[in-house]
Amino acid sequence: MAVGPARGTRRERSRLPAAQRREQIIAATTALVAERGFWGLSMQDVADDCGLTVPGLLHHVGSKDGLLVAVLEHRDAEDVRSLEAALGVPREAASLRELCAALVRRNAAQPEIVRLFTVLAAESLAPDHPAHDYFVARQRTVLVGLATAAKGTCPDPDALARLVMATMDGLQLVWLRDPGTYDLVAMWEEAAAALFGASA
Amino acid sequence: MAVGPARGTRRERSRLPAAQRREQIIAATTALVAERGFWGLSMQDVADDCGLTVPGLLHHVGSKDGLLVAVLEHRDAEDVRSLEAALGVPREAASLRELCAALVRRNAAQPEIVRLFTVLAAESLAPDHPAHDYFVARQRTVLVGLATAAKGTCPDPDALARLVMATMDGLQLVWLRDPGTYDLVAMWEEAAAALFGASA
DNA sequence: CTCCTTACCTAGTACTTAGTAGGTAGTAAG
DNA sequence: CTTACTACCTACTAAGTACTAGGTAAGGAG
Repeated sequence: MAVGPARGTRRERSRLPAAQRREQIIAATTALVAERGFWGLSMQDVADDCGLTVPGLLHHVGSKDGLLVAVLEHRDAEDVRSLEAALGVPREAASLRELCAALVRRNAAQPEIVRLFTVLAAESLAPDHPAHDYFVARQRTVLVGLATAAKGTCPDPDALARLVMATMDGLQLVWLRDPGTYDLVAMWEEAAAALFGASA
Repeated sequence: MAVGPARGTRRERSRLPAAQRREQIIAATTALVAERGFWGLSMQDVADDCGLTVPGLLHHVGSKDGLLVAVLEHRDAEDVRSLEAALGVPREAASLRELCAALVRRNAAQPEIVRLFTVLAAESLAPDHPAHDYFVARQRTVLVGLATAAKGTCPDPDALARLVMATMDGLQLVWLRDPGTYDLVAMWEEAAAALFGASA
């Protein structure tokens, strides 16, 4: 889990270029937030995992909130990039069913990231959570995106979008709670059959 | 939000019988955990909301973990009681569809409790979370209960149970994120139509 | 009224938290 | 080699963390 040496181990600390250090910080933070949530996250733990001191860490991210922002921005950029690559077409051109299948496949391959979002999404329901606005906005844009993809293929695209989103998030919870037992992709296929009709 | 006077306000503190104080503590904790999660919960905040000092609070619950246990046990007892009352029959006798409808109606009426479970369910994905085992066990028993109710009415009761659970949890997230915009009961009815077939 | 249980307090421990001020040393450009 | 930059440090503050030891006083039982 640790990305660098622990605080105790007195290994000479390496000096990294800012971009590279930032990447390392984001990786460590992602893991820790997935484990503890943002309220349970400590700068000290992140710093330890990176082989830094806390002020050294603050030099890069400014504050604890800045740390969270960095992680979320990074994930967003990454997501758009990788999703378009997986689909092979700009995501507006894909059907809802293809879009979902691609999303689920990607998520199934990176449980840690999914957990980060699951934990943070729940925690940020509180209006004063630093990621609250981010997740409200995210939900809206995702729903719009899904509804757009559904348009024409069903009577009520908005309702279907909500259902699809809810089902995906819910299945991820079931899956993460008992990762050995369940298969996310298989569960989604069952769900898709119910949501989109049994037709291929 | 505060159930009692704040720490600053020097009002004479009332002495309550243990059972009553416990109830108050559980109510305050429920609200705070829903807001901050367990990692973000502080004994001081709970104590303040109850008009107690921290050691006064610890006298009743023993430790921070004890506090969480008290809340979860209380909720479980309450849930079973109220669900059987709402159904009018022991819950083994109800159909899956009725069971779900009753659950959703109840949840729609107490968003704060739903948020408590949503936040805690996500946070407790981490294996060392004090409520981890509780939520793993809970998921299993709920899935078994749902599958039992589904038995005979569909080809794969286990799969349907997972889908139903995922959809309910997911819809609650959508709902809680934007409570003014969405109607949980209406969304569930759309979902039920897709999951159980359009038949009444 | 007295005794005794118990709800709750004060005081203090040992530790962690985010964040600041100001300095040092590695590195790259000129 | 020198200058400028910057990644990162030590040392510190002020506050919050869960929790303990031991005492006080309220309320009911006798």
